[in-house]
Amino acid sequence: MHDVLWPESARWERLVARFAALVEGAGYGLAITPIVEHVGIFNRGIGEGSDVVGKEMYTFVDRDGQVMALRPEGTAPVVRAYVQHHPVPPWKAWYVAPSFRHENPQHGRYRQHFQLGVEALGPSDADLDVEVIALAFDFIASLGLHQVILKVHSMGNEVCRPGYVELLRAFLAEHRSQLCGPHQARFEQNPLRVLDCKTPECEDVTEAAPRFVDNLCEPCAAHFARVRAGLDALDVPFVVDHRLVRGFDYYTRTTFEFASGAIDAAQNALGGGGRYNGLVEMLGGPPTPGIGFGLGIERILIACDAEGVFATEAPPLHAYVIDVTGGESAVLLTAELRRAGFRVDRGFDGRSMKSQFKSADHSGALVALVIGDRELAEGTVGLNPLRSDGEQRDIPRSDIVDELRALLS
RNA sequence: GUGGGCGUAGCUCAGUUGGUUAGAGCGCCAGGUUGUGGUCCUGGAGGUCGGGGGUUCGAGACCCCUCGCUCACCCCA
Repeated sequence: MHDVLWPESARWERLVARFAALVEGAGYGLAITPIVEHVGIFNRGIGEGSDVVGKEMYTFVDRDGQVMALRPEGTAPVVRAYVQHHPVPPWKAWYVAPSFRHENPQHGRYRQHFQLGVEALGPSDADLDVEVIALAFDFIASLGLHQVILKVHSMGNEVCRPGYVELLRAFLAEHRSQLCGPHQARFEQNPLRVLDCKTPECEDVTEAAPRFVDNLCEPCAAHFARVRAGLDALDVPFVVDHRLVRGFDYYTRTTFEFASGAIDAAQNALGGGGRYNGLVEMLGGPPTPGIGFGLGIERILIACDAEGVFATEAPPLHAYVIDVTGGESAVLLTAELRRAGFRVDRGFDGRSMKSQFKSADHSGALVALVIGDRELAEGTVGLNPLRSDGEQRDIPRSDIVDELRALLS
């Protein structure tokens, strides 16, 4: 858990605004779903055997005795909302929302983190996979990130996956003694997880293991081929990662992940996603294909820092009002300027001219507007350019808005 | 869930084998300049030394417990 304060928070606003503009331009609408859901929403789709469900969910019993969970990811709640409200497909939604995982924090991994994402329900068309992946890629690229690797894979469907899993299980059984310690004991429960293991022992074994892409059924193979062709056509660079096995059970066919090469840490995954053609049914809806992705805002910003792009910059104030005549004039002038659309702050507590000027300087404002006894008597305001060398000028009180507008244009 | 590291002023950190009233730099406030910031000088405010318990004549320091942060493992965003 961590706080995000000004001016870092201004960067978050820009990031989210950019994402919203991009995906809304592709037909996605904002979906706001509750932070808490019945725990079953997550158990059913993500999978009882996954780490997220097994040991990372923030669950609690509410006053009615129901087991609730703070959402650990963004897809399941949006799909639940689809099932509940049955909008007409194709239905495209995007979200920005906090997610929770009860694990020990470290750099780039938080118990509460924010995810940006989209979900598209209805079409099974591979072209939709291409659209979704390209949106995520374009967003990441628009931030200025270059050292990002897009990994794509296909995990087949209910037709071909069981056969492949058995093939892999048999292969791993033959090489059991060469696997890492933990996997020698439990590779049979979920052979796919061994592909994801980063120990040199397991990597040596899986390097020669049968590959999913060689064992896809005909429709899945055709789907994957079209996805790759589409990404090529859009100049979205990617690698096929035969070890890419994402942690949630609901994925079918296309899966993908973005990893930063600029982050020197284990937490280099910026986000990922995939197709989940069975999830809507699992949550009680009609058979409906779907695909989506989630991106971790904190991770993306860490990557931006690492690459020196998308820096924190807070929009400056236009003006800072200094009033040493009691404050009534500042109340009026500040309100008038704000109503005219300017970004304005002011000094309070009747502090000295000198100290209000210091505050004006520290506020970052472009100009100071000074009201002293003389200006008050003459009906003027002193306009002092804080960011350039010009002299302070007296402006008639009634001309201030026009003067500022001309100055800042 | 497992294993390290760290908690002293708003921030970054000193603080000797346990020994007067816990310090510095930066920041903040004020004055120098009775109407002017960004430079300079002077002064000032600000601390239950994360919390609780213990050892001791005496604890910021040593011991135990606890909370928080942090890094790594597992896994993930």
